[in-house]
Amino acid sequence: MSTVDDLAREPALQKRDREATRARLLEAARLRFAREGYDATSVRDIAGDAGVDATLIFRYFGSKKQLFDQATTADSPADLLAGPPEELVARMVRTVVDHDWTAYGGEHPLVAMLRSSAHEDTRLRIREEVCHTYVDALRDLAEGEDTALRAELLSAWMVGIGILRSVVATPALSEARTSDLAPHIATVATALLGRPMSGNTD
Amino acid sequence: MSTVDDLAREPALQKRDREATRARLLEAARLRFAREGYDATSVRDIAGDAGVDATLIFRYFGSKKQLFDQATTADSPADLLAGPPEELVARMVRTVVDHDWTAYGGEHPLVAMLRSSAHEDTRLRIREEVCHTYVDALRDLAEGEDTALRAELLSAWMVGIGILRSVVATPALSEARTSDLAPHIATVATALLGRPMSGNTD
DNA sequence: CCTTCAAGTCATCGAACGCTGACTTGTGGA
DNA sequence: TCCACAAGTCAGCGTTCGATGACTTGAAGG
Repeated sequence: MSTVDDLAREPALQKRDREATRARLLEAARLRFAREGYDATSVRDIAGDAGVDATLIFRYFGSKKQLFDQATTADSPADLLAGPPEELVARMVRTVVDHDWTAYGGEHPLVAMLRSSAHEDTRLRIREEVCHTYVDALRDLAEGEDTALRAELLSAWMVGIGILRSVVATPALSEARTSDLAPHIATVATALLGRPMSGNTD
Repeated sequence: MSTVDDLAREPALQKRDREATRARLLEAARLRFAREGYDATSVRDIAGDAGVDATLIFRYFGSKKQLFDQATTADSPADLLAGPPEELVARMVRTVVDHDWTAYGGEHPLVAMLRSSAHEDTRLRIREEVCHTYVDALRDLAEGEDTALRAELLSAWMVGIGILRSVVATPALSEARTSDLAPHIATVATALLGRPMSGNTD
């Protein structure tokens, strides 16, 4: 029956805290939506995980759909453009392979959102994210002609890596870290972008 | 008001044909499940598309789940191993890019099934298919060490291409045909497998 | 024509869904 | 101490879901 620790933790335990409850709902929603998809997740599931009444979801977020939108709006990803250009692809692969995405059930948010891609809205948001965050940056880097296609082909590779690691869970890729992939990242990125690329991030 | 044509088509119009009705239900289910995923599809939707009563689904298939399993069990894919080994990757890409998958909503069945990957059963079946049909064949072809990882990386690329073409619908890849991709297929496959590979299929 | 039996329909079940409005409860300020 | 108000709960709405069993319909054989 310690006191200092409990007091220190009290903010987490304290009841009737609107913001804390809202945050717990968001966290539970993020995990459920990522693991099971939009349709297979019920508002009662989420509220149960958060330990509150399901009504609060509608009070705080308006509807299940709006909760989904807020829960799956990615927290600002570390700026991929910061750092040497020749390491861009390695940095991208790192966000898929090494980043801690436990809040999204262990998968990159984009991969998790694919599970809810039956809905057009979700597909639109995935497209925006893939094009703006990945394809555009890669196209700027590519040399020669056909840069759009080659940037998309490289983006496809990284999306595919995310899928095979988590959804499909093939044996070798599931276990791999960025360092294991480094030489292959270098050769594929170099081949597709038409300029020397590194497989390591520093 | 032709007669010969109508007579020729009569088998399609004829009523009270158990096998024909079963086939129509399977076809409608395939399309709905592929486009909208398992959870977003109701048995009433499927029966409506097929123009029959929803009860027949349970009579003919037992349950919604069993209908899903039968509808998404891929029709035997053309044998990928038939043909020159150096064209294997090009043949695989062809099944993703050029093959007519209108029965699955225009996507490769594996990509369509990802939309139902919230359920563990579906994930298991996707894994089986990816590993047995793609990874194994590619690993047998790879030279040197790390063959499993490199085979999976190449599989990831093709899965990613399927995703970006349909679900994400990025501009350049959506329009591309295998012939547009041929040079890139050749370089990436050659780099990852460690042996010369072709981007064309003949 | 009329019986027969499979093919197909209808009415409905219980459970779960998203969502609402009225209610209760805890807490901070007077 | 007590009040006011926000935080949280409760009962239940209308709908849709997968699934069932009793019913109707239509075509083939005698």
